[in-house]
Amino acid sequence: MQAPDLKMSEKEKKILDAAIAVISEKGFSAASTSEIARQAGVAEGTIFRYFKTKKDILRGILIHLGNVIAELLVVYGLKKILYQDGREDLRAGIKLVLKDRMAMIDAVFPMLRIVITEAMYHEDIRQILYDKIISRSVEVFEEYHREMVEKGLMKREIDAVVAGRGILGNLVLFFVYRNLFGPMIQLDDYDRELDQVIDAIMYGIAIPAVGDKK
Amino acid sequence: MQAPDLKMSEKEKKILDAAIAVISEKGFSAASTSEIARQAGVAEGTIFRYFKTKKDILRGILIHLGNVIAELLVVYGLKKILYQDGREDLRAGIKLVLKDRMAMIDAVFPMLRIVITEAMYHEDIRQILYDKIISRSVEVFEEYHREMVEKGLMKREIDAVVAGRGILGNLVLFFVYRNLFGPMIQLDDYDRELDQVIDAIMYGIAIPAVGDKK
DNA sequence: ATGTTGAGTGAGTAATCACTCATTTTTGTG
DNA sequence: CACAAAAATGAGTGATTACTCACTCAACAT
Repeated sequence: MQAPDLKMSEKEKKILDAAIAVISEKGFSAASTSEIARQAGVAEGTIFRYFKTKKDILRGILIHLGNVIAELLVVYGLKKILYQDGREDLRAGIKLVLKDRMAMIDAVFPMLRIVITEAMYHEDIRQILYDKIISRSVEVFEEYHREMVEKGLMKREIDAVVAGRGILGNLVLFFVYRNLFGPMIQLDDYDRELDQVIDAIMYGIAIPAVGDKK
Repeated sequence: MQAPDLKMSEKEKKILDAAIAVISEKGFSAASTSEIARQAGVAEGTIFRYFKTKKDILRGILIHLGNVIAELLVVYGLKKILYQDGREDLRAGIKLVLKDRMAMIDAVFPMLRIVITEAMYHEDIRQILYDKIISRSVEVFEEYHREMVEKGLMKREIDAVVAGRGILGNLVLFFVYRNLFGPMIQLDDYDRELDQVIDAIMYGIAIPAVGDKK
C-alpha cells in the first residue's frame, strides 16, 4: 500500500522527470533517449542502467503516475473532499471536487497526456491504467454514491458508474475546452461556467414535461 | 462547401487509406513511410508525389476527416436526427443521436484516434480540428438548442456549449468505457445503460431538495 | 598503499528513418 | 505507331535511432 517510488535513487528520479518532460512534449515515439539523457544531465548509457528498454521508461512513468496520483491524489483527495466538505451539501461537494480535479489534472497533465495517448494504442498500458487508477477511483465513488443515495440526495436508479462517468465526462470536456481550445475561443467566466456545468450534472439540461416525471 | 476530396485520384486515396490504417495502428511517429507505401501497394517515392512531407499526410487525414465527418456526418446526421425525429420528443431525439454517434465514432475511430492523439501535442492540428469539425458542430447544436429552449424542452439558463459538452462528455466516456476498457470489465446491457446515461443527461443525477428548486 | 567494486560514461553499431532523383513505365495525342 | 509528357519507381543519402560495451574512476576494504 505504500509507494514503491521511495526506493528510487536520485539519478533514477532525474531520468524519470526528464523523460516525462520530453515525452510529454513530443510524444513517446518522437522522444529520443539521447534527448532524455541530455535533459536529465546524464550520459545516454546511464539511462539503460535504470531502464532496460525505452518502453520500460514508459512503464516507469505509468507506475509513477499510479502511485503518486492514484494513491495520494485520487483516493485521498476524493475522500477528503466528498466526505468532509460535501457530506451534507451535494452541490458544494461536487463543486469542490470539480475545482480540485481541474487543478489536479492541470498539475499532472504532462504525465497524464503520455498515459492517455499510449493507452489509446496499447492494451497492456490500458490494463495498468485500469488497475492502478480507474478501478480504485470507481470504488471510491461507488461508496460515496451509495451514501448519497441513502441520504436521498442522489438518484437510486442511476448507477454509480453512469453517474461518476457523467461527472468525469463533463469535467474532461470542460478541461479540454478551456485548456486545449481556450486560445481559439472566447471563454466565459470560469466560475459562472462551472456553476452551469454543475447544474447540468445535478439536474440535467432538459425541462421535465408535466406528465413525464421520470 | 463541397468536399474537395472528390478531386483525389485513386492512388492518392489508396495512400491515404493505408496511412490511416498504419498510423492508427502504431501512432504517427512510429508509422514509417515505407510501411505505408507497402500497405498501399505503391513505391515509397510515390507517396512523396502526393504528399510533400510525412506531416502532410497527417494534414491530409485531418482534411479528409473534416470533409467526410463534419460535412457528411456531423451536420447532415445531426440535423436529420434532431430535426426530423427529435423535434417533439427530446428523449427520443437524444437517444437517436447517441446511438447514431456511437456507431459513427466506431466507424471513424481509426481516423479519430490519429487526430485526437496529434491534437493533444500540436497546436496547429488542434486549430484545424477546431475549424473543420468542432466549430461547425457547435453551430448546429446551438441552433437545435435555441429551438428546444423556445419550445420549453431545454433549460434556457444552461448555455448551448455547456449542454452540448455534457452530452458529448457522457458519450465519449460511454464509448471509452465500452470499447477501450470493455474487455476488462463486466458490461451492463447496452440499451439499459444508454437509457440511464440519457436520464443523467436530461434530468441529472441529483434529487432536488424541496426548497432548492434550482 | 593496494585491490575490488560497480555506477557512470560516450564512442560505436546496425538498423531504420524521411526524403531525393536518375531512370523506367505508363499515358495521352496526332 | 511515334513521340512527348506525366507518373511511378526503388536504390541511394545523410541523419538519427535505440541500445551496447570496453573503459574510467571515485569510494570503500584490507
